[in-house]
This record gives sequence, structure tokens and C-alpha cells, in this order.
Amino acid sequence: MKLDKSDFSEWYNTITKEAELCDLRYGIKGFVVFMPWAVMTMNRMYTLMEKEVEDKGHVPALFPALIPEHYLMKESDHVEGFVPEVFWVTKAGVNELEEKYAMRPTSETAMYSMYALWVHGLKDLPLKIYQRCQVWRHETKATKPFIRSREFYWIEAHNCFATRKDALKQVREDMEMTEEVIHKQYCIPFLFFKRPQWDKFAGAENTYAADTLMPDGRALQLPSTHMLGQNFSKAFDIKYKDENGEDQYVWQTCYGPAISRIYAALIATHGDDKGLVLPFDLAPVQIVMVPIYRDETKATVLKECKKLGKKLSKLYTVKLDDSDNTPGFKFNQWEMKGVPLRIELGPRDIEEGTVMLVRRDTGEKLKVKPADLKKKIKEAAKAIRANLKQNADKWFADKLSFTENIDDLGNKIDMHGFVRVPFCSDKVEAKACADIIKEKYHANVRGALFGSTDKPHGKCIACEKDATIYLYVARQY
RNA sequence: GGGGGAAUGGGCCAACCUGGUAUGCUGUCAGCUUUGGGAGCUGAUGAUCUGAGUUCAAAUCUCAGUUCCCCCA
Repeated sequence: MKLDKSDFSEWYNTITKEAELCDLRYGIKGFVVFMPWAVMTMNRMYTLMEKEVEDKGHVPALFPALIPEHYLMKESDHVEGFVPEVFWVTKAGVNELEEKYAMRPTSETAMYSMYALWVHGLKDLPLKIYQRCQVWRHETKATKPFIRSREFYWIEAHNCFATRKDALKQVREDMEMTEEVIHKQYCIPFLFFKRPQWDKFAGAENTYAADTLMPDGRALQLPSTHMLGQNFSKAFDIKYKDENGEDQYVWQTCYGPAISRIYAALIATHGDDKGLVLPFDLAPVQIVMVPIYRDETKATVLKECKKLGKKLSKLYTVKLDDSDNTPGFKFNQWEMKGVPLRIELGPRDIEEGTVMLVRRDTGEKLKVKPADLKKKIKEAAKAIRANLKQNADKWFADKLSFTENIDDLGNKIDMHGFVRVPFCSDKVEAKACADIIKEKYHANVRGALFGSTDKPHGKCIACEKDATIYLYVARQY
């Protein structure tokens, strides 16, 4: 199988098929079957993300997938943003429903209708609830497995606070969670942006989002946090009595890491020309054992393998591949699947009293004595984590560039990915300038780097006004 | 939203222009031989998207429909 990551689109299509990550033949456009190997990794991603979300004080709940139309219609900006891509349930059996139900495209309106019943006073705040679920959006943009499908899997956390300040603190906390899980554990680098006003979540005051870059230089939005202000609390009547006994609307935020999409970033960030490369902690199989034998040695070798496998499986997820394929076939197959470590064991090794330990990320082969094996595996696991993160970070660091000249912008985007440019503003009236860039280079304004205080001098890159802010431009998925 | 392409055994594909027994690879199953970087032989298995039309005869031509994929906005 030929794989060439420099042709990313083709590489991605091939790898999702060859590594058995998804099956596109279900027969509804934009709906794909997520295959076991992908789901097992996503489950591990979920576990790590949910632990972090719970550590930050969220508790889990599960809300219905159907949302009555009148809930969905309560917040006008939200309606405008989402209704064009909602799937509707209009019939039950043979009868038309009196009110149609939306298949949730996101759960603000489902959850906040209940929050209004639950929040009464300061004792109920902060309210921090998350759910793991799937959502449906009839996307009009091109669909691509994991990157953008019409049904996808995510976590959504929805919070209520007594004050604006508390809500803004949550935005920073969400960024910390993203850093901890997506960067440190999944080893996916990103930049955290405050989106311009014309590109925020429908119904939000502000949107903050982590953008990573795919190998073709196009940005992919990973989790986003929305500062909802009081837009929804007013629409849904979520209020508490303050110290003076007066009604106050709560301040809200929500956070939505789409696991299926982050999985796409995981594939794209770490994979190579041999297939997937999975971080040690996310691999459905961490160590694959490949026995090498002839007929007369088969029994001995398999016995040794099973003995060793039993020991190791107390610490790791281990798979003994005792199928009838040849060793070479197995090597290639498990490399395609991204298994981080391989142990080869044959008569030669038994004779020498060693096993062969092979790293997927570097291809490095290590002859190891059984007594040292646990130690060496632990070291290798650590080294793989560090190596994947370092490689990804190094690649990503070069993907940031600067320019103040619009004629130079196209080149910079082509050669790097994110380009910082001086801009007149990130308010709605500056959208015209963003449109100029979009028209000229098919690139989008991703927003201001969160936490950055750099101030530009001179003019906006696209108009004659003075620049007031640095914004970042990239092509996007 | 615009454009392009495709639909044939489980997967990939040939035959289509020029209508006539549907090709090859792969997979699966059975057997034998193999196994330190994608093994070999023998046999079995299994297919023309739907609906109309033209015709002695349609995978092939015509019309309609359905679905998917890719590229661009």
C-alpha cells in the first residue's frame, strides 16, 4: 500500500480505509460507520477528557436527543445560526407530530430549559454539567470522515455562574483543560484564539477556540468555549436571587470538545507514510507480540509468547498476533494501525535469551533481556510520548508567520499556515476586510491570539484605517 | 451554491465507444506446502444501482430516478 503524507487528502482517505477506522458505505451522505479501531481510541480519548472535565468540577448528565421546536426557537441568534442545518423529526409512526422535534445540533436549548427549573439561588451556583453524546448537523460544506460529518461525537459542558467574572474565569479554565488533555496527553499542538465578532457561535457574546493545523496547512477547529453572557439565561429565564433578594440572570459558558474531530487531528498530526502512529496512552493495543516460528518451533515460541504476554498484560494492553499470516505481513499491518510497541519473539531470541522490542514512531529496534523488559517498555512508552509531542510541536512552531503586506499574505499562508496580520478591528464592521482576504486567498480570519497583548502600529492589512489589533489568518477545514 | 466523476461478486477493477458466453486481482472457505519485513500451488465461493424504453438480444444505447465520492466557492 502506497502512502504519501505530502499528498494529505489522498493520504487521509487511504489511511482511514486501510487502518479500518471508518466505513463510508453506509449510504447516507455525511454519515459514516465508526469502526472498532477508531472507537477504541476515541473511548480512551473520552476517558482522559472526561477525567479532566470532572476534575474541574463538572458532573455528568444525559439529555434527550430530541429538542422541541419551541425550545430551539427561544434565542434568536441561535435560531438563525443553527436552524438551516437541523434534522427534524416530524412524524411518530404514521401520524404527523403536533410539534416537530429537532435532532439536537447542540444542546444549549435542551439543557437550559431544565436549568431554568434547577437554579434558584446562590446555593445552586456554579452549575457545571457535561454530557457525552452525538449531535446531528446537516452540513453544507464538504464532508470528510472524522473531520466533518453530519453526525459526530463530542462532550459538551454547560455552566452557569453568578457573575460575569466567574464566567470569564471558566473560559481560562477551559483553555487549561484543552492544554492539559489535547496538547499534553494527545500531543496535538494548537493555538487558542478569540474569534472575531462575525465568526462567533450563534447566540454567544464571544467564542474562544483552539485551532490546530492539518499537514496541508489548513486550520482545524478543535474545542471551542463560548462566553454566552446572559443571552440564553434571559431567553430561558435562568435566574437566581442575590444577597438582596433580587432576581439576577446567570452568566453562562459552554465548552465543546468534539472527540471525533480531535481524533482526525490525532491521525493527521502523528501519522506517517507507514500508517497511523498512536500515542502510547491512546492505543487500543499498546504492545503487539509477533511470534516467529517454523512448524517444529511453533509450540515452543507460542508458549514463550503466552508466558510473556500474560506478565505484560497486567500492565499494558497486549495483543499476541498468532494468526497464520507471515511476520512481514503482521509488521506492516500493525504499523498501519499505529501500535506503539512491537515485540518480536522467535527461536533465535529464545536461544539468545532476549526479545526484540521495536518502536513504531522511530522504527528503532532494541534487543532486550526479559529481566529488563518491563523497565525498557516503560522507558520506551515515555520516550514515545515525548517524541510525538516534540515532533508535533516542532512542526507546528514553523507554521506561524507574520506579515503586514497583503500581497505577501498568500505566500506566507502557503508556506506556513497561520499568519499574523494587523487588522482594523475584530468587530462586525471589520468583516469587509476579512472578506477581502477570503476573496483573494480563500483564507479566513481565525481571530486574536488569546492572552496576547501585542499592539500593532500602522494600517490594517486590508483597508486604510489604523490597525488596532493583530489577527491570525489561515485556510480552514 | 458551482463543477466533475462513479455505481459490475465482500473489496478493487475489465468489458461500454462498436449490443451477443461478464475479465483479472484481492478477500472468504477447504487442502497441501510455508513463516526473521506484505508467501506459493490446487479447488470452491460469489456481481452488472432502480424503473421504463429501443431490440431477436442490454452491463453496454435512450429517458427518468436514486445514491455516493472528489474538487471549487
